[in-house]
Amino acid sequence: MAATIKDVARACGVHVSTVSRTFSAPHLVNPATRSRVLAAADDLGYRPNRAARALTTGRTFNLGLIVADIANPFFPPLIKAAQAQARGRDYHVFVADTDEDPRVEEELIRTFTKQVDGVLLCSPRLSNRMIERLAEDVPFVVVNRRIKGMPAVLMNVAQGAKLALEHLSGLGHRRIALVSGPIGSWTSNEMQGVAAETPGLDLVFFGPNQPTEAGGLGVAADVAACGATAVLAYNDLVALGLIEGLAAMEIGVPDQISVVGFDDILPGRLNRPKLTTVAMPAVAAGRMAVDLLLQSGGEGATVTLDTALIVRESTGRAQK
Amino acid sequence: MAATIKDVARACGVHVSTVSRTFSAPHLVNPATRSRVLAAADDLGYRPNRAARALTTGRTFNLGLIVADIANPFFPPLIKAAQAQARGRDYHVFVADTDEDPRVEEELIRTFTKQVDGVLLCSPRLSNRMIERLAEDVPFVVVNRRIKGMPAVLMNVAQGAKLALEHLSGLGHRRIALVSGPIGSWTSNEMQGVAAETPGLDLVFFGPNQPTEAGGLGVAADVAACGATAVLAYNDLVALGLIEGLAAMEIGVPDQISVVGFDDILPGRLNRPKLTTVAMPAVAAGRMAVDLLLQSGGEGATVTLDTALIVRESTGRAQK
DNA sequence: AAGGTTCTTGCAACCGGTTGCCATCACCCG
DNA sequence: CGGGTGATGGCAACCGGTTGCAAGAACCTT
Repeated sequence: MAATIKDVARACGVHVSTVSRTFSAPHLVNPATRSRVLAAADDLGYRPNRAARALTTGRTFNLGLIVADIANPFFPPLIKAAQAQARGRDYHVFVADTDEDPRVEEELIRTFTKQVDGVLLCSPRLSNRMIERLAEDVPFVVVNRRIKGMPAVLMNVAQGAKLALEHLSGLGHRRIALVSGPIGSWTSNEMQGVAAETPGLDLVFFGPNQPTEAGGLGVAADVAACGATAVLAYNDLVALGLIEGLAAMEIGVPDQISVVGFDDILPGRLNRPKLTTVAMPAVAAGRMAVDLLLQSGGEGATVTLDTALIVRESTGRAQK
Repeated sequence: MAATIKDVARACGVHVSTVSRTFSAPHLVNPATRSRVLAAADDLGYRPNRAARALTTGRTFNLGLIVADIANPFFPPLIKAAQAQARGRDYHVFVADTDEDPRVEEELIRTFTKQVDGVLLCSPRLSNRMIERLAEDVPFVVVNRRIKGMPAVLMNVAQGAKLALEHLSGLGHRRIALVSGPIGSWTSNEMQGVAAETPGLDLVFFGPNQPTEAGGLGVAADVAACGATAVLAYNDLVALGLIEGLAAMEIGVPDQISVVGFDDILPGRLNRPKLTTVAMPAVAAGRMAVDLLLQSGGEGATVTLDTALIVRESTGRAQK
């Protein structure tokens, strides 16, 4: 059994409160006593039980981070940035994956309640109403979702979509397919909103889709059939799946169809053709989200980060 | 403030112990009372505080999962399998990333102690001695490492390496480069061991390397210069980086050099050329690790899972 | 030397639950 | 009608810490 505070107290003949103070308020205990306690603690391999401590102090020094799909290469940089930032503030980050299932998402949030000091909710699939309700039990920072009065880190998807559409129309594309993501995705809505407002385009919507290669593969045939010469995909994974699907039908990218993705994930950079994409500031977002959560006071501060279009090889001039 | 058990007890005029039993031993409380309690609890939005409960019961119904690098596509399938398996047993999984740093790994394990019922340690970088010491504080299952008396899930790397080497030598390759991974990696040692024991090969070792694209890119020039016609890479990420690096030097794969990876991650399947690789049973490993951890009794059971060679496009006949 | 400070440490309540033990009570049986 | 039985729920100790309060000791003042 692991040593408890009592064992240490007994071992050096002081009261448990003295041991407790040795760790959480060292200046309140006599240097001589302190070193005796430390020696005994070290000897027994004592580590304060964080769960017990949290019970009285109300602080765990843990943060929760919830993502829809840990297999999506978009998240790891964000997660790592959040972890690094948290570590600098003596916090640890626990990550959990919802498998794109809102019910799992809710359950995970409930599980995190009281075990972490706050939750980073990335690209949630829950409804705003539900998130607001859950926010009564544990502080949130939401990433990629705007909810009134709740601290959020947003990526400027609208701006990115605008850049992508301008790029495509500059290449002579008029009929453009919009391959959206899952239901409940704020990003998806933003993209569609911008596209709909851009004049001079002939848009075809496809959705909802899984935000994965499978999703892209699944719509490839429809996209090919609709006569669009360019595609704006929900994210890079979808774009890659789409390109794969088009290749299977002997449709060349970018020769016959241009494809733009979102996120700028690593596989997109390694793919042939290298993917043209809207880069999301995932690292900055992870860092910022942790800051917002910790400095808190947390009054609904909203941070919006800019995106950038990265032109590579999957887009080209429209065919006549 | 979130409602506590006392609030519920007061709200329906019973003792806290009755409320407690309503949730953790319903058959011990009168149906009429029970429904009164449930109604009050529902009304107040009461949820048992899991940290407090853990304090008395000693069980959290959480598992910790530690990986060296969450950005490595090898891990997500394992993580997801573990989560799914755990969920089926009413457990939740918290994931943490060590950034390949043994010190962070140790700290994370310490943090997990008492906050989870057990830890899945995947591809650890800590020394065996240290892992054994830490195992006194929290139950472990180790993945990809053999430690005496400790439950482990191993993937048969030796067998996979053997298959890969046979494949290469069957294609006429004799001088083969071995690009290893980081220090402290059991997998790396296994690979080298098998290679060294295989007769008739002319081996060149390169290592240690980061287990990422960057690692592969970094050794590309050395590999090209060493005169090998084939490479066995520590993992797919390294293999992909290597191919990228070779491409930059106008060295074709598989025309001039054949490359075999390990893991069978998604980007390897999308890459051109599609990667020949040794598939690791990540999903089975995740599931199995959770089973071992939970069914426990945990006496050092060791499970070894088979690997398989998947021949795709990155290997070909040796050049004369 | 009396009275006031400042340190140091023990005491005990508390955080939010769980659980063994016991008292009560209704019900059943002979 | 007395005693046995099982169901029900309160009491209080406990899990492993934290912290406000107060007592005692040491030190300082005048």
